Amino acid sequence: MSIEQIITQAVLTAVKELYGQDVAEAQVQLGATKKEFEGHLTLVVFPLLKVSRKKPEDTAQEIGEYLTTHLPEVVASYNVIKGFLNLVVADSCWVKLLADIQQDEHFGLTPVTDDSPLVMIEYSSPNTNKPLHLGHVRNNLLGWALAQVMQANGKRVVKTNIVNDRGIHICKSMLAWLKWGNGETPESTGLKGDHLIGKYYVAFDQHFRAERQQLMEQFMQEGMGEETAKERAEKESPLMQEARAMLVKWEQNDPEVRALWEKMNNWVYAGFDETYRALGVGFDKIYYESQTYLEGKEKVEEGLQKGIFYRRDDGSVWADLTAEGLDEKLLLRSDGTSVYMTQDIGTAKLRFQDFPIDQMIYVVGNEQNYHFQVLSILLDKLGFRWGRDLVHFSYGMVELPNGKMKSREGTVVDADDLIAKMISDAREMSRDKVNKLEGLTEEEAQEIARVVGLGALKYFILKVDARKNMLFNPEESIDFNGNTGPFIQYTYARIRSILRKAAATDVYTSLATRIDENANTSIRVSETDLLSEKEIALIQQLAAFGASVRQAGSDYNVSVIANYSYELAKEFNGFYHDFQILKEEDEQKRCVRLALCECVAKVIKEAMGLLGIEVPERM
RNA sequence: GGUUCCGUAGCUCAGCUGGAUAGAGCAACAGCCUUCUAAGCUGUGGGUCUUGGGUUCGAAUCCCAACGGAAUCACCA
Repeated sequence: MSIEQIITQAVLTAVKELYGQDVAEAQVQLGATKKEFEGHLTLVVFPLLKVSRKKPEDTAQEIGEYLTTHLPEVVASYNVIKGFLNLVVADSCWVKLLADIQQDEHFGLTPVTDDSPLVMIEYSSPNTNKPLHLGHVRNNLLGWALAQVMQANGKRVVKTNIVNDRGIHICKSMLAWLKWGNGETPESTGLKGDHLIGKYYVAFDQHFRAERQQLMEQFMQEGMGEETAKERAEKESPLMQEARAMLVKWEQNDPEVRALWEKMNNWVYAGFDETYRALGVGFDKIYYESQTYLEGKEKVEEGLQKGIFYRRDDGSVWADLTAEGLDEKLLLRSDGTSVYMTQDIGTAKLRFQDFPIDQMIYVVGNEQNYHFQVLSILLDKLGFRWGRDLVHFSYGMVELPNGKMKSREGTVVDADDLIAKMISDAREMSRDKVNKLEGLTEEEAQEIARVVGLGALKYFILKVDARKNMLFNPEESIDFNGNTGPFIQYTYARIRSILRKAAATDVYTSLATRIDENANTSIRVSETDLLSEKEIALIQQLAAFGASVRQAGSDYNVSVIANYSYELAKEFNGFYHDFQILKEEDEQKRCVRLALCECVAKVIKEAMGLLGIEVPERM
């Protein structure tokens, strides 16, 4: 039982004995004491006044009295300020808690077993017509971190990716490449495959716009209004018609089109893989839309037969969701082809065939909130048991100082460029430091720069609440000081440095082995000068890790972990500044402080790992 | 217009399952390296928590309304 649990139970019995009434456990509000007050844990007595029928101060006084007499080994003393009962917890409790944390290899984590619920997390889900940008980076980092957090909460996790590999957008790139590509390949140009394809997607767009403009002007000269002229120009543009014809050929399995499609998609995949590897993300199972969209059609037909959907005169298939307060939703076009929703239904079907999914989480931008609201209802109607409770992990957009990223206006922040810049910035940064990387090879220094640069980028993105739109200013480089990834990594590297020295000088033994009261080297847990308030605060912060992991899991909020890590590192740095560790002459204090170091390092590494951020041994 | 989300310091963000005097970082200013890594530590200034009501012993937090911003409401994905 934790210290909080022990005290909570004691408060319950105290209330019963003092006031003769039972009170719900939720009424016992016990939290960490604010820094400016004396004590470690604070009981808010206001909720208990109804039972005590006394003034807040008196109630607090009585409960405080009760706790110190009945739990002397836990509650050493207390003070009352207004309706707040501040409790001072005995040092021995803290030392034991620290020893427990040190011994627990999976501290703060819930183990995963074969019976654990299976959660499938879909994230990334790119189109294969252009390279990944900052928006995808946010998606990938959130998806990966969420998967780690779920696993830390005792869930079996399957990470999945649905690749949007078919459709008019790929045909555009293919067509442009045929027309103006001169047979270019990633090898011949030295370009990453996804960048090469992106180049032709842009080329298509440029040519198409020029063509449309020309047609539009022509139509307007013929007396057509601007809107209709634009619409007609779009429809009649030869380029667009060619692209559509190509899509039809693709659907008809035209061997030439299919071969080109496969070749170019493979270039893109090779490029994506490189970016995924650089970001440190990956998948257990990848689905391709080209393989799932037909499944969706079947499922819709099935729903049609069951009377869940209906067919209009023109042949199109719809779901009527007006009873759910939504509109009617198209599921199959009048020509029988599938739409986005159909494909997601098909993908769901295949996934459920492949895995016994208990819960499905889709990491997709908030622009698709409506889509997932509808998808949830449709999957439920179609009988997927996890449909109703599917989670749309809806995250906000990354905005630039002057608005959204637009690929047409060339304002996208390319993922590969950004990663490279972060790493080179980190390398530059360490060059400015004196003797930091003394004795390391250039490769080792570069590896540290990679870890730190990516740490800065990942933390920058993950520390903000995923739901919110976030701002990225390309003019200002991402910080390495303050509330940043490198700050936390630095704290870790510092601790590791101490622990290396401790191991070398052999002054170090684990706390738990010394807590045995009978050993003659035992820690004098009963004495009061062993721990300072700062060290106790640090132990409390460490102990809170599990709660943060659980909160992050139940709220689907990974930023909780980032904020926790920062608080812990900050707390440690204060301690590090004020206290000597290796040079502490009192052997028992030194032992406790080394245990603190070890635990903080362990928890930082674990917490950062949940975010997908590595920690360096030196920096 | 309907629906959903957001509005906290000059800037970027925490805090939101109601609790004490609303916190960090950046930027600005002033200090701290003969001492375990100064990517650190300490201090100063900076707030009508968008506004107005309501619930409550107590509201940045919950409810209602207004204002401001974003997304979405396609036979696009």
